[in-house]
Amino acid sequence: MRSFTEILTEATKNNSPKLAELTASVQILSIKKGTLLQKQGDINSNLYFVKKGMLRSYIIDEKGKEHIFMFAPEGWLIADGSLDNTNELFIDALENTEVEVVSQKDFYELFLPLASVNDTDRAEGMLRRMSVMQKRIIMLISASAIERYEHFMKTYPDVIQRVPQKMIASYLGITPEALSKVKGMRFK
Amino acid sequence: MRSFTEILTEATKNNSPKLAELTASVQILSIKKGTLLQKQGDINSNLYFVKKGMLRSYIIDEKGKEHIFMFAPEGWLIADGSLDNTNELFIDALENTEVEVVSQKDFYELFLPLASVNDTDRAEGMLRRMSVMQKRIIMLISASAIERYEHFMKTYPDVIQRVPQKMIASYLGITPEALSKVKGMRFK
DNA sequence: CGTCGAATTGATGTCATTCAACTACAGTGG
DNA sequence: CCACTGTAGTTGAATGACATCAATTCGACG
Repeated sequence: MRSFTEILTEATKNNSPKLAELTASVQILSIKKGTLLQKQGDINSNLYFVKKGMLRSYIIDEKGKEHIFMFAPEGWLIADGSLDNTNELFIDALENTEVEVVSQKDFYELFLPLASVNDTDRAEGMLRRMSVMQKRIIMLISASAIERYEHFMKTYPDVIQRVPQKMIASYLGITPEALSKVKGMRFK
Repeated sequence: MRSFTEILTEATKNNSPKLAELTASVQILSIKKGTLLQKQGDINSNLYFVKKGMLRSYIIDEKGKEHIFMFAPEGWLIADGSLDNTNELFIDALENTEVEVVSQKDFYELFLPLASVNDTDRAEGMLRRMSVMQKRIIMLISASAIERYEHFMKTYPDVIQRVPQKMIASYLGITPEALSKVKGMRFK
């Protein structure tokens, strides 16, 4: 996945007509661990490209419980995927994080139409996300807690090292206690 | 979502250079209920646009159990979203169905680059799919059986009428017996 | 060293699964 | 037209997986 600034660099070389607008649409932010970037119910929706650190998106249900939708370490793009323009998800920083931010609007109006963004590029990010989601859904409807955990370990060994276990549990759709227990089981 | 033939019609008006290739890449098929279109492990992956009838995609786990990944009634596009080119999913017909078929390859090489396909078009289908998947994942990690069922009823009232209840259960990630029971519960 | 959240462990409860029996009904062949 | 068969759906009893609640330990950090 290319960062927004990488795309900008290329647009500069190609002398894209909307260069000024493009450049202005990208913000670089340094975010302290714990900072909330957007909330459930917000109407402004942004795309965040993570250069360093890690973000996560999550919901909070009626009982006040957090459910993590995704982790976004370096090189990932994170955003709310809801179609109406009110956000379903909270997004916050799990570490001190550097991000490039572009609003949904600017992304679709300025970045997607760029000639220097070829069709594979355009599709690539979304396809990767869809593939990840497809696998996740399959795990959720067909696999037990321990199988989900083992699949997660294989797929995101790096993330495991960096986030507390209770967040992994939340991502897997089980309680922290349950995760602790099934992990213990494996060696009995 | 536009069908492939609608895009073709527009390409014809615009005198697209690759018109012959484009037209040749689309197959129209009539499929009898129960016919298997592609299997887990297959390397050829297609996109199916449903004009009439209904397709579904699903996996079969190690225990031989089916888990439905999605239903595709009229107007939906169905395909395997795995990134490597071996399919994760089976696709078959739940009703006698008419589809337009395009291979993944042709879709990316011929359809996506079309000038007449604007950027919104390009993104639209994928965005809608991602939104659906996001909601589905949130349901799976945060909601009980009955909540999932009620959400499904609200979201796909038409599908409920047309597919056996055990398939709804499979889509929701629960057993047919469990679904039958929670449905009964609601009126007690 | 003391504090606070993370992780573990145990006891108990709840919800969904499994397995089995039974009903309802659609499709098939006689 | 009826009997036979197979599949869907429901129901019940027993089991299993995960949740909940509470207590304790562990570890990071000021």
